[in-house]
Amino acid sequence: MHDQERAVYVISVAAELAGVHPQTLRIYERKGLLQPARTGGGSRRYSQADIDLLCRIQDLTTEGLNLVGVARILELEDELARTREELDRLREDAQRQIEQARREAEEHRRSMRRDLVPLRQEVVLYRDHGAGGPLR
Amino acid sequence: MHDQERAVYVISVAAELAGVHPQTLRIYERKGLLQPARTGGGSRRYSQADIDLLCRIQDLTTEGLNLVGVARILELEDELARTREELDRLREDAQRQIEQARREAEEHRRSMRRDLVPLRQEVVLYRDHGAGGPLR
DNA sequence: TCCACCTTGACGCTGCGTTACAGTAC
DNA sequence: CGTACTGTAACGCAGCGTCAAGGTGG
Repeated sequence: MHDQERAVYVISVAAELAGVHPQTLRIYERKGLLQPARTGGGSRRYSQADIDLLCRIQDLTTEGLNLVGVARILELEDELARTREELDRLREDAQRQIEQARREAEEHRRSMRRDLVPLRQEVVLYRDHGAGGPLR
Repeated sequence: MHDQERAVYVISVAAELAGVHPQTLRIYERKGLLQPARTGGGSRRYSQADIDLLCRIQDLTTEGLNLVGVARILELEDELARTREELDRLREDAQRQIEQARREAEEHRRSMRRDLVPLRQEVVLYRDHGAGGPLR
């Protein structure tokens, strides 16, 4: 909700920035491809995000896509991006958790070595050296 | 490569099964939407998978999509499906690995308890001849 | 030989971008 | 009062489905 989202461009400027006819922008809006902000008087105001979306739509229509197809593509690409994002996040998470588990196991092993001594060695040690024999 | 992939339908039958004009199938092929098998003489032969794809294309065009859009949608849906599949696979994998690591840690802990004895308790035990309780 | 396939081309409908026009906010 | 917005309407081009014509495989 910063510059990217500030709706500052009137339709003529937005059209110029996107390289299309102003009426085309009204068509896109009617088709539900974008929803520019409106002033109190009813004039459209386009944000930079709207401009970016317009350029994306232009790319797709230039490739020969229908407006219906453009809408579907945009939806699908969003979903794919979200899925990829989750995939990456899960990859990180899994890696982190696995390493965490290994660290814990290693830590546990170390603490065992520090605090514990094998039972049979202990018995032999005391039997051979008698009282107060230092260990290791 | 079984019944689903056996190319058995000639174009008229395939068109009838998909509910479209035979010429429409030729257009779809020219657009690269499907590649039916060919006989030695050059006749098209459609498999059941081709028929299913044709029905899918019909659904999309009925919704108002362009043929270019249909092609893109099919690609994207494939990619999305593969990504979802990998996501699920990774989810399982991660869960399995985490549980494996935990099991190993638990197993290691158990083996420690079985083979080792705490050092301080051992010393006290010998000094006091086991009369006194264990110190803390 | 006949029928169904093949290809190419034409016609009609529709979607979309552009243009034009009347009305209104600034 | 003029400029730029708002809407609706019409025109033109292109995509796509259908049909027709001529040629070829089974």
